[in-house]
This record gives sequence, C-alpha cells and structure tokens, in this order.
Amino acid sequence: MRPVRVRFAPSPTGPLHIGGVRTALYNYLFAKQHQGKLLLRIEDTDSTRFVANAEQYIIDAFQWLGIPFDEGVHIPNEEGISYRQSERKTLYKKYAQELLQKKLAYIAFDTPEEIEVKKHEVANFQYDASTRHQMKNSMTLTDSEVQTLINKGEQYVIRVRIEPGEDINIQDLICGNVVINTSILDDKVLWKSSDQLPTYHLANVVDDHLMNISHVIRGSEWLPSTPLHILLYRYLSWKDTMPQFAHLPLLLKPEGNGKLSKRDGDRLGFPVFPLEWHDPLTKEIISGYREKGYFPEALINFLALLGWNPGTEQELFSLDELILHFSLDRVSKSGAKFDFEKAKWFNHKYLQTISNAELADKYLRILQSKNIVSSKDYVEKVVAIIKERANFVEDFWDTSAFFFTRPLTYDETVIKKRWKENTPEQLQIIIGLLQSIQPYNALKAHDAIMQYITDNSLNTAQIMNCLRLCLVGYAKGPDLFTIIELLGVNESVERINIAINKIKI
RNA sequence: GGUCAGUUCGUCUAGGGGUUAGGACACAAGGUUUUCAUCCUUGCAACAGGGGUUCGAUUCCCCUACUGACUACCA
Repeated sequence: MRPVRVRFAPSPTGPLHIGGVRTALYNYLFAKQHQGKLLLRIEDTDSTRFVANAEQYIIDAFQWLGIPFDEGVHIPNEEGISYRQSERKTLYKKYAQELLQKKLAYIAFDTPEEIEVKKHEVANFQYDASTRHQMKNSMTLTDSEVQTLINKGEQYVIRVRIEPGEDINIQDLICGNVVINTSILDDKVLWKSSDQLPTYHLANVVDDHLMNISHVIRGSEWLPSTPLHILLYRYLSWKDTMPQFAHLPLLLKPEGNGKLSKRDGDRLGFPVFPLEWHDPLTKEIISGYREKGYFPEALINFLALLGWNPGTEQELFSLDELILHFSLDRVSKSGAKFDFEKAKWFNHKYLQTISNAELADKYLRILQSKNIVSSKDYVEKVVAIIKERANFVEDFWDTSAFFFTRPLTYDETVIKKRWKENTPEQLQIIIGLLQSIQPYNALKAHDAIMQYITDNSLNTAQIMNCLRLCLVGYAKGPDLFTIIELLGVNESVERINIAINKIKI
C-alpha cells in the first residue's frame, strides 16, 4: 500500500469553521493511524475573497488544538515547495495547456455578463456539450480567430471538455459507490486569463497529484464535483495514482435544519470557531472555544464523536486513543446536529482530570484580573473542592468568590427561614468554639460544632445554614467545615461578627 | 427545476431478518448532603409513511414524504 499522505486544504476567506476543524481532525487521525503525513495547503486562488488574518488564524487554531502538521504553509522545507496556491500559480497553467493540447479543454471568450444573459434566455442553461457550440470559444472559432482575440488582449477562460453519457463511478470510503452521469456536469472553468489563476478544481487536482496525496478526506459538499475531479485525473493521465475519496457528512444547526453557519453560534450563544475572531473589515469580534474556556482535548473529543463512533460504549478518548480507534468506515453518512450541551459535558469531564496545581494557575490569572491577591497554595485548595461542580475554569469565580472576598449581602430568604432571635448568641458560642480548637482544621471544627448542637439539642440545619450565611452570604456551596478551615480562624470569626452586626430581623 | 445523498429516543448514536431496539447528553424522580452542586440509582423517550419479498422487516427492495448538498470565471 502506498504511503498515506492526506491534506487539509482550507481557503483563507475567514476564520476556520468548526466543521473544518473536524475535517482536519479526521485527516489527522487517519494519517497518524497509518504512519502517514498530514499537509496544510492554503487554497487562496480566489483573490477577491481573501481575508488578511485568515491563514494565521488557521495556523494558530491548530496550534491551540494540538493538531500538528507534517508539511505545510507554515513549515519550512528544504525543497522550497510552497503550500500556498497563489505562490504556485505558474504551475497550473502548464497543466491547463496540456489539456488544451489534448483537446480535453478549450478556450472560451464568453464574459460572465454574456453567460448571465444566456441563462435568462435559456431555461436551465448550462455551459456544456449541448450549448458550447452556441458560444464564443475555440470549438466554434477557428484557430486564427482565437489567436487574434488573444492577441487583441481579450480575456478568456479555459474550460474542461466533458462529453455526456458516461457514468462516473466514485468509490467513496464513506458514501460507498456513487454513480454520477457526465451529462449533468458542465464544462467547468479551470483557469482564468484575467488573474492567471486556476479555479479550485484544477488547482486541487494538480496539487493533490504533485503532493502525492493518497486520500482526499473532505466535506460532502465536494461529492457532486468529484466526477469532474476523477475526469481531470484521467485527462492528465494520473488515473493510476488518483487518491481515494472520503466525503464527510455535514455539521448541522442545533435547531431547525440546515448547515451550521457562523451566525448560528452568536444567535444560540455558543462558538462556531475554535479561537476568537477579530474581523479585519467589520471590526466585529466573534467568540471562540478557547476564550469560552474549552480545553482543546475536550473539543477534539466532542468533535471526533460527532459523526464517528468506535462501536463500543466508550466516549472519553485521548488523542492517542482516537488515533488508535478511528476508522473511516465507522463514519456515519448522515449529517450531525451540533449539541452544545454535550460539548459542555466533555469539558466537565476533562476539567476533572486536570491537576489542582494546573487549574490553580489558570484561576490565579482570573483572580489577578479581578485584583485579588492570593497564594497559589490557597487557590489550589479552593480549586480542589470546587472543580467537581464546574464545567469551565471560568465558572470558578461564581462558585468560590467568597473564599477571596467577604460577603457584602446576605440572602434574604435564608435569613427569613433560618435566622432566629437567639441566633446571634449561638453564633457567639460558635466563635468561642472556633477560637478554642487545636489544631484548627475542618475535622476539629466539625467535632466541636456538632458536639455543641447535640449537647443543646439544637436544629442542625438551622445552625449550619446561619453559619454558612455568615461566611458565604448564601445557602449553597461546598462543605462548610472545609470552608471554615480554609478561611482560617481569624477570618471566620471576623465574618461571623460582621454578620451578627449586619443581619437584623 | 435537475443530480446525488441521507432519515433509529429532543440531540449524538449502537444494532441489524426473530432483541424487553442498547449507550451517552438533556430532562424528571429518588438517594446522599447542613445547603447548592457533584456523585449514585431509577425513569422518560425512537426505527418518517406506504407498498412489496419473507413464516417473520426497524433491518432487504420499490415508491412517497421530508431534509441536505451541489447545480459560479467561490472554495
């Protein structure tokens, strides 16, 4: 079997879409599984849609995701090969010429406007074998007429010549056998004189051939144009080394129907891009998974299972496990709706596996931005008891702010329910208990307070909730005795005193 | 309009001629807890419709419906 070489070939027209991330991921998994190579090629043959930051964004995104490429636009190589199509433009013309010589392509002078007119005149007009004789091209003009027009500086395109009536068989690794008849194909433009650039179809086939691509794994929107690509491989006498195709199902909107699009994310409140995108033109900032607090491993795990499954009940996979288990024949044929809740669950699972030290470092940065000074040791202890209730590091503050700042208000409903006339004096006794325990820790505090409650036949829930109210400000959160320990005796006592003074019934 | 493809719980999916159609997310209930979460347990919930083939179809075939992609000098 020939060495596996696959590519991810985005067009730098904007931020990398999450569907593109999945396509790249599947390419990566497939490549690694077969000890193959993954290439990053930039398909920037449409100068009109070029967006300045897009290429760097794509590179940064994969850097963050931890998907490395073996070759690509961002990786220097000794041969001086460019992986950017705009820099390979001279290459493509040669192959267009070859097709011209073989009479498998022809020159056409019809302007876009003229074709537009034709489309209005003729219903379902298509530039193909049935109509090309009515048009202005090298099949209707003589060689000298063509030459004259070119000499005059007339712009032209090179169109592939497709003859009708042939069934083209696509042996797709995911979709199976798909047959498309050439009669429905049109004579696609391969190359344009105006900018000296090829269109996607020519550039893609030429590059895949020259780069020795063994498998083309791409979105299923390409399936309909695959017959053209197959024809091109044949026309250029590359049929023997034609890559195998695998067309991935689309990612769909979470609600309703249709392809997941950029606007869905903002409308529904979740990102559709890996990283935050700063639009150079509109100055708009669109959120990304990284900024929302997703771990790249969690996003990858989630994406991997969206359209593929191992056939077992395992759902949590490391990247290495994905490489081991991934296979194209277990990729589903139907589109998958994007389930944001499940993505959060994956992140929750990953969060639990990360060390307290590492999480503390992340949390420390958030605390810093809130001008809170704290020791790493303390933050680590806080993280240890709150991480299980969080999906994101960004959730930490909401559930643990009281570890760093004193409560400013006290939950009214808790006061109403739990705060009695004699509560202050009970709390005074608890202050005494806290000040007397040696050593000062959660266990000792627990024993002392529970002893006090049982000795005096008090209502546990009432005492505990009032105490929590003093320390936290509301009636939820982690184990109260752990809070007492972490806060320390002085802070705990201070907070109780403040609360006794502030809370009036 | 044409071509191609797809359709199993709300969502992601497993399964496949005979199954109580399995799992996960979400949701609900119960347990645990001083509280809120977590966690555990349980529950809820699906083969698009119609024809065949067959002893038997969700599974195979056909039709219909629906959905999607494509139908650019965009990728």
